[in-house]
Parts: sequence; C-alpha cells; structure tokens
Amino acid sequence: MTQPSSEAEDRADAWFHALADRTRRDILRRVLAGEHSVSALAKRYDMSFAAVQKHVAVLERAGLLTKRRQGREALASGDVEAVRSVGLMLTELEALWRGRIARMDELLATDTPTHEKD
Amino acid sequence: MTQPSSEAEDRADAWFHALADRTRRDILRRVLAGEHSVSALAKRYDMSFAAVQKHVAVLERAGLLTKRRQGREALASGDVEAVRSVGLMLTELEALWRGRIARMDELLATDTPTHEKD
DNA sequence: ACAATCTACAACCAGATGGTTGTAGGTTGT
DNA sequence: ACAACCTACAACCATCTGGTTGTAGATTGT
Repeated sequence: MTQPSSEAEDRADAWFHALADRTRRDILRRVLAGEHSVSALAKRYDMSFAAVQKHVAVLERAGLLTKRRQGREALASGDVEAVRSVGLMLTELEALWRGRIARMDELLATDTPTHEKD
Repeated sequence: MTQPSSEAEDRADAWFHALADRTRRDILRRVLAGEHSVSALAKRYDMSFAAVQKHVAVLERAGLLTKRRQGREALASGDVEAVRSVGLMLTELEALWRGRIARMDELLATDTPTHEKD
C-alpha cells in the first residue's frame, strides 16, 4: 500500500490507529478528564502493567496524550487539541458529502424544467 | 485484551480501524462525494482489484459505506450518518476534557480563600 | 454463442499488533 | 542502606492486516 505518504496522512493513520482499540479509548477518556500516572491507569485494567504502558506509548506517539515526569511517576494527560483535529477530519468528510447533495440539487434544478429560460 | 465487549465499543473498534488506513479514507472521500463502482475505484489506486475490493469490504462492515447492486456492478456510496456518529464520539471525548477544566475552576474557586464558611 | 467485464472469495505470505514475562534503572520511604 | 515502587524496554508468541495471485459466477456487448 504505502501511497505517496503525505505528512497529514501519516498523522491521521496514527490517530485512527490509536483510537481503534477500546482500552486505548478508555485510557484517553481518563487522561482527558485528568492527569493519571501510568501505574494508576494500569490498576484499572485486567492486563499487565507492560501492556498498559504500551497502550499509553501508542497514544503518546499519536500525539493524543502527553507525559510529564514527576519523581518516579509519569503523569499522562490528554491533548484535547489533537482530539479536535481528528474531529475536524470527520467534518471535512461531511463537507464532501454536502458537495454531492449540492451537485444533485444542481442537476435537478437544470434538469426537471426541460424548457425554461434561466 | 477483549474487555467486556459492549455493542457500542465493537462498532467504534470497526469505525476507527476502518479509518486507520489512508487508502480506505480516500475511498470513503470518493464515495461520500458520489456513487462509484468497485472497479472504478480500483482503477484509481496502484494495487490489485482484490486489494481495493477488500478495503471496500472493511468500510462496508464498519457501516461507513453501503453497496447497491446494479447489473454486474456494485455501486458504493458513503454513509454520512455513520461519519457523524464517529464525530460525535470525538465530541464526547472533548466533553470529558471540559469536565476537567470545570473541576479545576471549582478547585480554584474554593481553594484560594483558604478560610470561609460554605 | 462467445468474449470481455465486474465482482466475490479462497489461499498464501510478510510484517504489524496486542498480549506476555523478564530485566534493569531511577525514586521514595523507613 | 535497603526494600518497595514506578517506569522503560527487550524478547517472545499467536493472531490480525494488507497485500498478492488464482478461480469461479454473473452480466453485458457484439
């Protein structure tokens, strides 16, 4: 696959891939609502610490979450701007759809009368 | 992983997974803008017909696209309602974040005075 | 009738994904 | 000093993903 590989498409790949896992979506919900250490997050899920730590890393690489070091803990925090960017992509998809509707209206407008000036 | 596995989370997994590939996002853009046969779509990409056909199937399984049979062709059309549903999920994530801000404001409001009844 | 076209799906393959355990280094509390 | 805790990352494994080719059925055009 690997098309021309634009910068924006790379980011989108990472965003949607990060969001395509329910555990990661749940982690993102928690860290959007407030800072949590990785180990605090790990206690919430029925899997190893390492697994949760990898999920956090995926979210971090996608830019949906940032970590800040405080002592021995790594405090994770959701990045709402990135979430908004993802939402914006969806809005752009909707705009394409509206374009289709506009084109259909145009067809109907010029088509149904069959005869008529303007 | 495989948490309790709610219905909504299954759908979200399918949505985001379908969107996590640039070829599929591009196909979705095209079919949102207007109906296209699978083979017409396939001509646009530098990969086999079967590969494109599988991408279309992924989008269809996720509910982002529907197919209608016309003669020997399968005409694919984007489902804007599904796209909106995905966007709504993102909006809900943003709402969680706003909750965090509200809580911070609350803390500042009750915290700075240090002493005060109520 | 027959060739060309469109679709669907199976079988296969390399590489990515999501989980595991284990090891090691930095920080904290007693 | 030392045990407990938190994090990071490597190595390993089963399964999934995204691509391929090949086969077969249905529709269309001449």
